[in-house]
Amino acid sequence: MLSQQVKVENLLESASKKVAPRSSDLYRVGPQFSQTNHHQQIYCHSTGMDVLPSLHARIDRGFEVGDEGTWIGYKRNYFTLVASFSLDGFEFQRFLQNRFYTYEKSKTSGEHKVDISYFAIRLVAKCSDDEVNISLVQHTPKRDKGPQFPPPIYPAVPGDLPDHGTVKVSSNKRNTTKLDNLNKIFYFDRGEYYRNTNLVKDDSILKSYPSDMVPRVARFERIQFTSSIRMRTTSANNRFFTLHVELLGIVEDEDSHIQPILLSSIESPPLVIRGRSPSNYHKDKTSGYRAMDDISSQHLQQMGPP
DNA sequence: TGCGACACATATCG
DNA sequence: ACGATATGTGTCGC
Repeated sequence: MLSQQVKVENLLESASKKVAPRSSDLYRVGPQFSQTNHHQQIYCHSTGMDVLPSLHARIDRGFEVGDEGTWIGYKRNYFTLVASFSLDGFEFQRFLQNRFYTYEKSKTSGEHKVDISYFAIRLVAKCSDDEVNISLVQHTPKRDKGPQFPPPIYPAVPGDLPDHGTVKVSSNKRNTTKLDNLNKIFYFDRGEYYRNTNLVKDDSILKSYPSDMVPRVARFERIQFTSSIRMRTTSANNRFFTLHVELLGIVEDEDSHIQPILLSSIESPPLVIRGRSPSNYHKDKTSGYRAMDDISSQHLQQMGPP
């Protein structure tokens, strides 16, 4: 209708203007991640068969595609990423009834068999030149008024990635009814599971997870590259960064210290991070970096019935 | 030149 | 409907 038409036109106009800080338009699907790379094999405890994991991740905020198909983020702005994993042939119930092990590279001799206490998902960034790790930081909703953390490592059970719209509506919710519903999507409640199944003795991997609310999906929100990253090698040459999502097996070493083992990973294509230089702002970004049909479909979805 | 701190503005949440 | 909140970005000053 008319109001729709007006909104679409406003959006098109805004493509070359400042972006409002709470605009839901800031939620955009980012670049696709690679296929899963495998670093250490996983074995099923009961059968001894090896198990193939798959990682899934999506960027939901903070990156836009530039003129040459390069993906661009802003150093000063947040990005959001969700990640989950699955084990090939292990639907959820079967996963819950098993334990898994892998092999740890020992300092002295060869490899050592180790039990996986639980799986976990980690987000790391690298500079694509060298393989040097670049630190990421996470803010609370209070931003400057609150503390900064490294992004958490999420203990996780297998799960499906929620779609983009779900991640978008999940942001900044405090309403308990809404939170309860979102928690059902993002977490598995071990306590509830034990109550419902009347389980007394549990020899599965589930028992060794560190808490009752176990993420099905690792949700990284309010993430930024550390303020000290250098984004250019020379004044003309951008550096590229990549985001990596890692599946970890958390094991206990000889001294029963907890230790992560990298099992598999996926990575983003090269990303350009624009810094604070004024040349990166006020720019006329009209060269079609927003697809027209994308805009209209998003708004039809968002506005709903009269 | 780039960074920490603070400021302003504005859509969303409850 | 309206106050509080979250967050892109403008700016000052080192």
